[in-house]
Amino acid sequence: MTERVREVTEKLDMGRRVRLNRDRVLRAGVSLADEGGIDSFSMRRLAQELEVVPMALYKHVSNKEELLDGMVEIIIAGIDPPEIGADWKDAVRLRVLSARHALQQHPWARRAIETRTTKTPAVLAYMDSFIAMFLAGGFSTDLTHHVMHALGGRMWGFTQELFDDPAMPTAAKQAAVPPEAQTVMLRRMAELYPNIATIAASAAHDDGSVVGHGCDDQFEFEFALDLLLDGFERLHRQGWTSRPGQRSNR
Amino acid sequence: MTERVREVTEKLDMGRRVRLNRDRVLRAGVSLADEGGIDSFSMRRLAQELEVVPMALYKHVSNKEELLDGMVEIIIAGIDPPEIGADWKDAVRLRVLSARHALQQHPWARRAIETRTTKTPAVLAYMDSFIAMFLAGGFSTDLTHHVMHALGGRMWGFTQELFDDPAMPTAAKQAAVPPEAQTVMLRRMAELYPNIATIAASAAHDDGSVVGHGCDDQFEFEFALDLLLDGFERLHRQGWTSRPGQRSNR
DNA sequence: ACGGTAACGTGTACGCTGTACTCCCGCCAA
DNA sequence: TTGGCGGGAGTACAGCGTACACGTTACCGT
Repeated sequence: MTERVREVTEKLDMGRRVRLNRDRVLRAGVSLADEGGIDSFSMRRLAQELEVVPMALYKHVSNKEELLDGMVEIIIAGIDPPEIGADWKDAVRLRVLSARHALQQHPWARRAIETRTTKTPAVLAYMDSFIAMFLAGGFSTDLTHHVMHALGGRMWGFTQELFDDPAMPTAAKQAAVPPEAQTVMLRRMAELYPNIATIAASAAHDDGSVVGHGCDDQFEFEFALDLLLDGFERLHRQGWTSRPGQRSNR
Repeated sequence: MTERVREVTEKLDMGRRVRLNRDRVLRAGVSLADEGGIDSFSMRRLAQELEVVPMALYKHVSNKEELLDGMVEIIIAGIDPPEIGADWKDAVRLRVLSARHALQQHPWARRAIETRTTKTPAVLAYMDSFIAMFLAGGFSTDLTHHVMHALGGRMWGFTQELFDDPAMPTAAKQAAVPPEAQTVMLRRMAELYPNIATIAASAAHDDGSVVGHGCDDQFEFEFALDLLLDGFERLHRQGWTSRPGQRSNR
């Protein structure tokens, strides 16, 4: 009897149940991660939050990895667009700080981004507009390339080996994809992210290979390191101090 | 019957079985992570590798977290000590590159270090000797402090919010630990890692609090960011290029 | 208004994870 | 020889991600 009543109630509930959709799933994911941290974030918990059975999520998201991708995309989409008309330095500075701010609202996002390997559209768009700021500032593609590496994680508030292969699939993946589909992909990438394409092309030209085969990590690392060390030296020589007086770097 | 035979064989095996110990567990952990990556690294797999039942590991390691701590310690211990008598810049440079090299041998170590929160002795020792290089180079404690933050992850090959609280437990932890034990801890820390203590003391003095209550993350972040941006600007102005010609930063 | 159909949600199950608890074997000191 | 005890074995549990098969719902063209 009680059984019966419950059954009927459920049916009614089902009638007025709000449909699930990708967006709802993603947003619920973000807020669940916000309050519980990334460690206790599980498909099952998220399902519970949405008052739905775990497997229902899989109709809107192909797996947990892809769910996290989507959640990260939401965060990145929340980063302010570049200031227009500003000096490159100010523009970059503001943008980085905006990114930092956005990520600080979602403590889990840092680790999530770090562990993510796939470059989602939002990430690519972000990088693309970032590159645009340097190019607009008159930077050569060459310098822009290395500068992007050096900035690396500062873009997000931390470092990672950013875009090892900005556009190109790995050799393994290449084997699995028909070549004409590949060139189509490349063309679309070039349309969507023209600046990334520019940099990639320039880098590829540099080392003589046709397809950018990744960057010289060691070089990029030392480039950034030396930049910092030189900066340290300069500050040291001029007796820099953090106390109220004038900050000489800026 | 077959049962019997197996049982006897097992007994014999047990007789000549090499005893487990913390070191063997840790080293086996490192090599298992080396070959299989960190994702497929599990207590059960490690136990299997050591031909031992999973729970046996827990006699030598209190949990997986602590096991990873130990594994990281091994890697860090493998970083070359600072060059003695060298210019600070060369010394730092070499050390950083040595760290990078050490971590590249163990691809899993990066993420492992990033996710680790506890500062183990090896980490503290590493940081301490790092600070020593700057101080020996004549850097003020103030500058050294900020420079360490700026170097941040480059020390390992990536960034993280390094030593938010270099020595001090958080307020929550403080509550759980008797005060006299705390001061003892502090004294031991000061003995073992004198340079860290110096920096911590200086930073604490700076903002007027008695116990260093963490650093101004925002300031540190902008400090490093501006250092990079200034560097970019300089390179840009002098028409830097990565091609064969002279590298002007170095 | 109705019936077909595709999208959506459910139930069940599997193999994996980390680890708590209990027990007992085999080694070492006395 | 014996007694103790420490380190490994066995069993168990809750939680994880997700494959697969099965109902149910919502919508659309007639």
